[in-house]
Amino acid sequence: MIKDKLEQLVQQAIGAAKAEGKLPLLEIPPVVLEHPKEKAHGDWATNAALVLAGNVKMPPRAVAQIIVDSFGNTATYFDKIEIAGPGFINFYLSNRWLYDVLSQIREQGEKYGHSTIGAGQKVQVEFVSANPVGPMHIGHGRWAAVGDTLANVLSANGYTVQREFYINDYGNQMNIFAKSVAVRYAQLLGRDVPFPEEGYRGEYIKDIAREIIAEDNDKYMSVSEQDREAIFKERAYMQVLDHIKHTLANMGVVFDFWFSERVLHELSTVTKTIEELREHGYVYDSEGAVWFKATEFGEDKDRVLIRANGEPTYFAADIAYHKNKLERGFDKIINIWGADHHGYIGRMKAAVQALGYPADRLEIIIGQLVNLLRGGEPVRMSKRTGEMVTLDELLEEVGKDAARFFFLMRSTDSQLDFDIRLAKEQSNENPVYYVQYAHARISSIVRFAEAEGVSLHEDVKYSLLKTEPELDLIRKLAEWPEVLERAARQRALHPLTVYSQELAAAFHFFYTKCRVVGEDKDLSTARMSLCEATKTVLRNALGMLGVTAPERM
RNA sequence: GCGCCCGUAGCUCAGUUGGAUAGAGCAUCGGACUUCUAAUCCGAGGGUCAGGGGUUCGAAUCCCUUCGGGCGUGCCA
Repeated sequence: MIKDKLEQLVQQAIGAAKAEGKLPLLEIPPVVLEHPKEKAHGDWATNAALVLAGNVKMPPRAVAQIIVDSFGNTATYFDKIEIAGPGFINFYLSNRWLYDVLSQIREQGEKYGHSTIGAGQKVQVEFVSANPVGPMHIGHGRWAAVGDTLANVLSANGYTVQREFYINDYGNQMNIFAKSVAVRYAQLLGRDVPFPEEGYRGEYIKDIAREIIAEDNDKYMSVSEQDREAIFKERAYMQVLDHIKHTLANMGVVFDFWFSERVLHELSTVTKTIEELREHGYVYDSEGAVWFKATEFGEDKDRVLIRANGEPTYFAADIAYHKNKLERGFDKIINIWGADHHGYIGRMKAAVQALGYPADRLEIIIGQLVNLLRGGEPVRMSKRTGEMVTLDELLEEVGKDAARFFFLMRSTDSQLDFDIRLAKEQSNENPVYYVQYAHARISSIVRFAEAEGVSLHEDVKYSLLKTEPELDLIRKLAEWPEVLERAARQRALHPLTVYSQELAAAFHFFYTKCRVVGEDKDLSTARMSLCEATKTVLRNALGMLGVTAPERM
């Protein structure tokens, strides 16, 4: 990457100046390179001189001059190097450097932009992890998009990634779920049974009950209520889980592993984990319950692991689950949780430490909630009445591409306004189409060019690309590896959507200024290669997001 | 009360972890198709970066504080 090379060069220049005694430094601080906001300030800039100035007690611009003088022969890389403002050093890349980017893209294809910063490291991303008691909601859609794309990004950066879904198929929620189905079943068969206060009221519960009736009629009215609920629990569970998998598949998300919470209980893993923690002195009994000493790790309260009624808490099972994950040898386990779980982070990290692992082995990404809008108006949803827009309905209405792009457009730290009307609008208001359109447009040019006999032979004369729209587009293409690597480092995905829009914009601008297929064969070929490169990178970027890159629109 | 997230253009949001004159999209207004896709492009207006203090060569960014919004603060998950 250009950036690494530049950092190295600046580092060397400072080192040389130091060796010659021009800069009285003990050590060389890390050099920071950045893209100046102003185009007039060059392709890259460093504030190294400003940082060093205080150290060596010299004016920043003088320090900058010394660094620049130590650069040696630079003509092959730069058009010029300037000192500007308070002491910035601005680098103006030579076009040759930019043309190299085009050949790299051509050589590397879909691997262009990939890095090896994660090579040799195993990472697990756990996300969605919904209760299998009903259809997924919009929030799940956000975590699905975020988790899946994060996994894409990490693997593009060399990590070995596993996607995991933790199925919360144990405990009270499941019992209520089973009871809800059983009551609906009885009601549909004409029995006058009251619906439980805390039951799930969604229409889908009735659908499940109807299906059972369609298959087995009133067969289960003859068994005890307890047995009936037990039977329905399994049946409804399987159906809902299937449904969840189906919905996720519609979003383009496929998990490597589905981990059942039940299994932890069935194999006594939960109790064993608690005993292990007890041996290490992190567990005690009080008020009839079993407690975890979260306060040992800076938490404000200790937490219950086993209730006075003998039932383990969700937290206890989650510790056992995390122990299992940690023992599977991941260098990092990443959980994606909704904002409503953020209060849970501290105790989970405490548990990780109690299990003997460093707290940062576990990383938790908190995603803020999604506000659903339609034409600017909030969509009413009520958990109590079961009235809500499901993820299925959303996907049905706006499609996978728009859904994923919208879910990924904002920082996970920010709440997301999802406007259904905007997402399905096929107009300039919709950023998804804007990016996809750039790709379709290029495809169309390529088809036309081929029909006109323009072909991409080996020796493309890149140097014919020298106008601003062309060079700006190449500069944008050159940014992709930086964007992709930073996304992995920061675990932040929205810069990818921002980038895809910027790249599309750079292309559209180029398109209106530069005729691709024309009289001059060499120029046509050179521009064609630029189009192909752009197409490749657009596809790479959209691919990370899980959005399709259409050939036609 | 305490903890986490957020507060930047009329609206929705970026802002590369402290850099140069704070940027996009939408909306508004004005322009551009006989030539490869106008789902596009160009131009214009629009700002007390919620308020106040501090740290330093330099702050939207870091610290303190006030205000406003969301979430959490269970022997729920």
